[in-house]
Amino acid sequence: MGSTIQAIRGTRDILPEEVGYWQKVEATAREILGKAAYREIRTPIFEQTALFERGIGEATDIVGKEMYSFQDRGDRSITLRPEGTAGAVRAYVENKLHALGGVQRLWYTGPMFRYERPQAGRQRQFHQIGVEVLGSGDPRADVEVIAIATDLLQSLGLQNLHLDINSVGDREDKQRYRQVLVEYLTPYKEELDPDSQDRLTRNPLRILDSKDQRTIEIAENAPRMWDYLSAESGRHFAQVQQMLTELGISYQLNHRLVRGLDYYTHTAFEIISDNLGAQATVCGGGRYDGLVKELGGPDTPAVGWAIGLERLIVLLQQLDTATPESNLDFYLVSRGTDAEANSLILAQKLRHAGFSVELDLSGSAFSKQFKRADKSGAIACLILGDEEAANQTVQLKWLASGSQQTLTHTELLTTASELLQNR
RNA sequence: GCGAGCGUAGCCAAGUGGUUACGGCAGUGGAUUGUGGUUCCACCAUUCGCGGGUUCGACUCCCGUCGUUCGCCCCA
Repeated sequence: MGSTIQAIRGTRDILPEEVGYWQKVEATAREILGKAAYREIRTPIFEQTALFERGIGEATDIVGKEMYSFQDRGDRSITLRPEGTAGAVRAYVENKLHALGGVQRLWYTGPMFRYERPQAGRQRQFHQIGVEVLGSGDPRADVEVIAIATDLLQSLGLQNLHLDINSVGDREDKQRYRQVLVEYLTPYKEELDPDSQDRLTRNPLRILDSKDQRTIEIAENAPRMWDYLSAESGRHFAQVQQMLTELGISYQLNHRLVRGLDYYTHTAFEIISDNLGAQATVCGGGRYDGLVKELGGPDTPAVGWAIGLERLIVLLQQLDTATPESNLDFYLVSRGTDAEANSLILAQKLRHAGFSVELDLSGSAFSKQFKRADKSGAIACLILGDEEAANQTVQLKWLASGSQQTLTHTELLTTASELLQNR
């Protein structure tokens, strides 16, 4: 219909049928993160545009062409957050969480917004769960966050995932390597794909993860980033690898892994699924030692990741793990003025006593109400009619066997849990 | 932002220029006015995403538009 209002392009409804998957992911994440002493933080969904420009980097595509920005009524430039790290770090600085001393372990979940063409595994409003460890430069922090991510994905039963890691070193290493790379690539300039030719001056590191076949061949033989790390950066990277191995977390080195956000330093990693389409990165993250200072806080090392929930849900649905079935105890059918009035009271009493009860509101023939009782998945059906209303009883019918018994309301309330157990 | 495919009911779908749009699932009502899961019957698109054009005639052909899917860019 042309006149009905539809959801905005790139947004979608998560209907009750699907929401069980989301709850499962959130519950699993809460448990795993809680055990590792991460604390939840909730930050606003929109921020000053300047936060993202400064935090993510003006040259990145996210800031350049993907932000949902607008002027508010006070003529301030506002942006719907395209990712979670900038807001979390802003909150860390603004609320002086660094003053608490030690390491702050934070996690968040919620919607993010990027103005992109929707496709498989990519929406304009999408959801992430993310973690940030602020205040530790120890390679153990890098490995801890990676281990938590793999734990989470594993607990959800996901398979065919692989972990790629790389190190982009510190700021100086990055600069040095950038020069080496440009020197290597310049002779091949004409053979690179048009996008990469463009990036040669703007953002040469990104050429490494081009999808163009010829560019890939050229990039494959490029000097390796990790051969140009300082002694200290190299040691950090080696320690990360060693600890991953000690933890039994398998990974592959990928010198072409370059993440799109400017703030990454040292470790960069992605967890990629073989069971998704072109947008196959389920989890991406790394170290960002310069960001807290960049956003006005003390010089604070940090590392984190974000998991894309839509992609995760697609994978969970592929596993065909049936969504949790109805856990309804009673389906209450009623017919007749007194009985219908009683039905509401009885339903309420049962719920207060801890049972789940669905009340049939249709007032239609008993046979129709029974059909719905059957479909509801309830364990038993409770029947209130004129007869029951007259003598304050209720019929209890077991839907699986069809057997039926008469009870007073009080009897039902006092023996229901026993009955349900012994059915 | 670029390229390609698709749009017939809540879902799956046949029809591919000739007049009242095949069918299935789901749903609703009834057979059965107090008893479900089976069965049977009936109902369920004045209309084929929307707008315009071609034609005596358009769901069917053309253009536009919106949505959607897949890919690119980029990323979770």
